[in-house]
Amino acid sequence: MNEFDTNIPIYLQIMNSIKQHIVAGQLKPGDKLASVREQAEAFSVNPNTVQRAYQELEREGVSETRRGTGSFIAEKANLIPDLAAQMAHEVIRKYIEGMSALGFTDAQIVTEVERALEHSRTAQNSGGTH
Amino acid sequence: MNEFDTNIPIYLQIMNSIKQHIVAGQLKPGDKLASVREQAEAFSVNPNTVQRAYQELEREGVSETRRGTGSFIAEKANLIPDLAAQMAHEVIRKYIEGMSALGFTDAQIVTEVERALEHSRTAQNSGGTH
Amino acid sequence: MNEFDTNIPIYLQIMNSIKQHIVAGQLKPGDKLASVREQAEAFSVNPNTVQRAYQELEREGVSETRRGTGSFIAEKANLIPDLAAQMAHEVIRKYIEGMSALGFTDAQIVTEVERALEHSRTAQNSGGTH
Amino acid sequence: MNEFDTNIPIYLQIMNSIKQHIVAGQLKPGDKLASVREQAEAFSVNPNTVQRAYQELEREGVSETRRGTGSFIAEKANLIPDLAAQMAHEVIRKYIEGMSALGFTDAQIVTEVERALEHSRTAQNSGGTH
DNA sequence: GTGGTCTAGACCACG
DNA sequence: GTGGTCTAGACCACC
Repeated sequence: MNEFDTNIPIYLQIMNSIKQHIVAGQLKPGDKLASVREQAEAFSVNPNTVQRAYQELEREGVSETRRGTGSFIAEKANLIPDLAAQMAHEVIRKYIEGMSALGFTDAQIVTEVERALEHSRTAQNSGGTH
Repeated sequence: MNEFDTNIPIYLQIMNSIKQHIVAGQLKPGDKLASVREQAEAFSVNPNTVQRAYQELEREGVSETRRGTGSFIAEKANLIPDLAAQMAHEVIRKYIEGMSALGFTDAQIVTEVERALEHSRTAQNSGGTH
Repeated sequence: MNEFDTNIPIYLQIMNSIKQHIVAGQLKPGDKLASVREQAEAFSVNPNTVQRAYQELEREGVSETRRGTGSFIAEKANLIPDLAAQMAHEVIRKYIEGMSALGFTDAQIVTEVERALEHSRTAQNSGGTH
Repeated sequence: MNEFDTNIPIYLQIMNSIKQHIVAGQLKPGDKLASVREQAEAFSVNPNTVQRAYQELEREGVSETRRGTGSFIAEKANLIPDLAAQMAHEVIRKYIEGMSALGFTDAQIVTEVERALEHSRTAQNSGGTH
């Protein structure tokens, strides 16, 4: 739950996590974000780090902050489809790039992901969430 | 060609690039790596950074440094399949994780990569690698 | 009408606004200040903030609070000329300081304000106060 | 030299100070800014505070930061006239607004600044910088 | 040495 | 309680 990729600024990972929640529909326009302190506790991270993340999100227009009240997902709902497309595109791009660099063919790039999904599905069925 | 992701240590990106070349068969056991200076020039990066990358690769047993002659891909050829599997696994894992977090279903995770590949293929046909 | 400069305590801006009204003669000794709630509503601000402003004004001897009846401009009329001089002096000082730091000469500091006044006058004639 | 206006974030005052230096021609495109640590020392302020200021300046396109090298005034010289106009306009606006609110007429707004300049000039002649 | 990130902990303005 | 700023001091990547 709380393992951050070393080598990547934590505040960026927090931003990303929140964006994912928005895209996945778990956070909707107008929703209140966890308070800086709560979020910091949840992530076992210093409040300043969360603050930085919220600050940047606001600058990107993803959230809005109201003094003494908290941070909220921006009401501009139309921003969300863009966000989704943009983030998905990035994830896919990195995947294809990574696999190509390793010498995989286009066909393999597809079959490998299928295989991996198959694996994890069977693994789940036989028990381990882990 | 020389755009490094800020927010991720450059030396790690260099290491990764070299590993990819090995896995893809563009660098074979015994092959000489570019000299620190050449590599630095090629990447428009400070020599110290390349130095660091080579150092870490050596520590991982991927390369060997021979005083006065340069760095070479380790002769332990059997290490390569492992490396390939390991890197591919990592790339795939990140992809699935990323897409799942964005709310994509398993089926979509496959079809989206197919679509993206289709796109880039048609783009290439009508345009250029570049 | 209700745009407060973030980065500057709102209660200070409220205090200043009231002082300006006094100096400009729109509020006279003995006049009743708007109730905390009214003022808060007018400024779209939390009552606590207005409360704080009134508190500080009282501490400065500008207003007096009579339990159950409200806040009133202090009767010490002689305080007003001082207040006026002091506030004007501050405003002028900041202006000269600001322009000097930007490299304007003394002559320009005068002519620029003249030009700006000229502009806003013509704008008003052709348009509206608003 | 080092008196910051309480009630205004220090990092904003630092940003402003640098912008003023640019506008006044004391800092030119390509010039290196003092290092974070030097600047912090000079202002008797924590390095993080200076860092924040530089960060924001970069975001505004005023400066550019090169890893491990320092921060530099952006090369886009054409940005400077805009900056100058914008900052001057702001200073003038505040002055006129402030004086108007105090009940001064347009004529007085001009004459008062003239009087103040006259004062400081004679003060200088007779000795006290102070 | 230079910037970038993070922590720990403090104080303030605001609701 | 909530966000915003600041300090002190640490570690890291990079030049």
